[in-house]
Amino acid sequence: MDPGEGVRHVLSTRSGHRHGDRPERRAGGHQPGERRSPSRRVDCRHGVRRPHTHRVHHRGDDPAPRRRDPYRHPARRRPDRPRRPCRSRGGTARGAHEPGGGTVTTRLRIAPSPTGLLHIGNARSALFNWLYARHTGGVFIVRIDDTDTARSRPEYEQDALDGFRWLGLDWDEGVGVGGPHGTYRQSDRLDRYRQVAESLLADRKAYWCFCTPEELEERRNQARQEGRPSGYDGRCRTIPSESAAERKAAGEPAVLRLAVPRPGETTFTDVVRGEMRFDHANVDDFVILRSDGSPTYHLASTVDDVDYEITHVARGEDLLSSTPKHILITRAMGAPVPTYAHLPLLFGPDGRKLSKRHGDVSVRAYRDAGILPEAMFNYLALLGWSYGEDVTVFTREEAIARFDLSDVSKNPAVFDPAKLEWMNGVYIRDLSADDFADRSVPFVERAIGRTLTDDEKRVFADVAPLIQERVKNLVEVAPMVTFLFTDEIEYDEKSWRKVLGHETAPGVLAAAIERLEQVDSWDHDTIEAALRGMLDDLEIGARRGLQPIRVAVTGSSVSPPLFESLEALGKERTLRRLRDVAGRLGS
RNA sequence: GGCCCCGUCGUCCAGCGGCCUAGGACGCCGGCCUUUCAAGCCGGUAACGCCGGUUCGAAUCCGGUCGGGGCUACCA
Repeated sequence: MDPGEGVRHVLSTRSGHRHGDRPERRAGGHQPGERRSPSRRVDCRHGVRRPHTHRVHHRGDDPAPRRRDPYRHPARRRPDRPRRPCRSRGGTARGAHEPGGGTVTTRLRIAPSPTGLLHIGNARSALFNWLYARHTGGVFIVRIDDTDTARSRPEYEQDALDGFRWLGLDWDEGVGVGGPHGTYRQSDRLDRYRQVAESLLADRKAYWCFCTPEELEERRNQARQEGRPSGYDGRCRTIPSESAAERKAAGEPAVLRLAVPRPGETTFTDVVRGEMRFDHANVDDFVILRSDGSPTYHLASTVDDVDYEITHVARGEDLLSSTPKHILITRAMGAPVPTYAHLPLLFGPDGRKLSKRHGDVSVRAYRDAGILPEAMFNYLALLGWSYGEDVTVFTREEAIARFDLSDVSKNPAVFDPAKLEWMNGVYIRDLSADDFADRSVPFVERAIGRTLTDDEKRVFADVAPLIQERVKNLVEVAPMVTFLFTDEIEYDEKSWRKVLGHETAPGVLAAAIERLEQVDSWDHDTIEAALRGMLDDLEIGARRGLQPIRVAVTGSSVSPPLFESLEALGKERTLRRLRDVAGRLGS
């Protein structure tokens, strides 16, 4: 049973809650009828800020001076644009329009590699791409980067798609939904990559390399020792193409490498990092086709970006130093270079790139742990971006309205599960009682190992509001209500010892049984009145007088409020448990 | 080793030369409330890495330094 499946349908039902700014809460909290616009609670002065100076694009000596400016995408050139009443900031990242007035649709993509469960870092990248696409009214595409045939698995592809859907990131083109570019799966496009590679070879922009791995490693070590760049040294570049072709035809193993122009450099403007400049002395002639004829990531990914007319590439900063390679391929194909935005990496608590060794780093794990998709969405949006001063909790729509790639932070962000949990609690408490109950049932059923009967579901729905304000995630629900759905109570050893072990416990239990037997109308008010009367008679405090009942009935000193719990349990079962425990204490 | 990126509370963000005795959120600590646990409310803790420079004035600009991270594969 997969609890995650049970909660998915509610994704689209949440249209607008709002909270997070305390003044409003104090002033009366939510006002359901009123849809507050983000601009009303966030200061508008940001809108008049000048653009970052480092965003200014000045054309360096790009290695392709003949063409006037064929590589920059029109979508990013807009120097000024109609101002919205309130925008977060200036910046050049947005731009669904070109100066002439024509409209260029932004096209962004996420390209998960199905070699493992969807990683939180990838989910965050997907989220940012999605936000920007939605903000600009553009197109969001999901493609599958499965050129690593050895590690790619269909179930991981499914997991990624499930994860995106769960987060509410819908896509307009791509795997599952189709579009004008085939299957959007790289393993289906091998011919296309080979074709590009061949034309690169024909244009002398790529060449065969016959160096063996051993030779490469030796020379790499050598270069490293001498303090030179350790990339490929270009040895095979001088092999005459005819003889290279002959050797290749004769069956000699070879990889195809891109002939990086030398000397030269590649410059580009990164939306989050500003002006970037890479001397080709540090960009080696990298492999684009493996010896088995398959494309490398650099080739396949870039060809896809070109073919799918991607206008903005927002991805992790770990790809920043590969960007010149991608630009080089793009230019070699004669295509316009997209706008790049390199997002800060997500770190684990140890300050290193978030990875499996940090524990749960898959979206799936958090989903199974009872994290709400809207909470994950909100939390992820905060990693490297902020809605605005003093606002932490916001809706999807509010995020879309405000998001801009140029506002993304440059600093790596530590993923903090504690804050996610807090935020999840906020969203849980904001759910309607029914919604909360519906989403929780699968988790309860998973915990007790069976489905709930309709009667039990009704009982659960009655107590659910009491649980709702006490949990930070949905897996915490089950332990608080299992006492309702089983008569084989497992008593918490510590609770038993501390509470029932106290000398006053037997007397309290006996008195409680006596009182409760008299209760005809089994509702929490009447129960409370009866037990309060008992407290008075015994001249005992609530702590000493009520806790024994709680432990006896629920098995733990931690439970939902007592009187409501007894009501939900029913008179018979309550008394049975009290008598049972009283008997055990007596013997 | 080489190249590149980054440096504000423990953590995530705000800050765009004077509004900063640096703001918010999580966490943590204390208090209130209270039938347990939560929630809620109130209060507190805690940061501009360092050194120079520019400037009347720098967290904000520049340089250096130190520190952290990424890349450096026929992985993506």
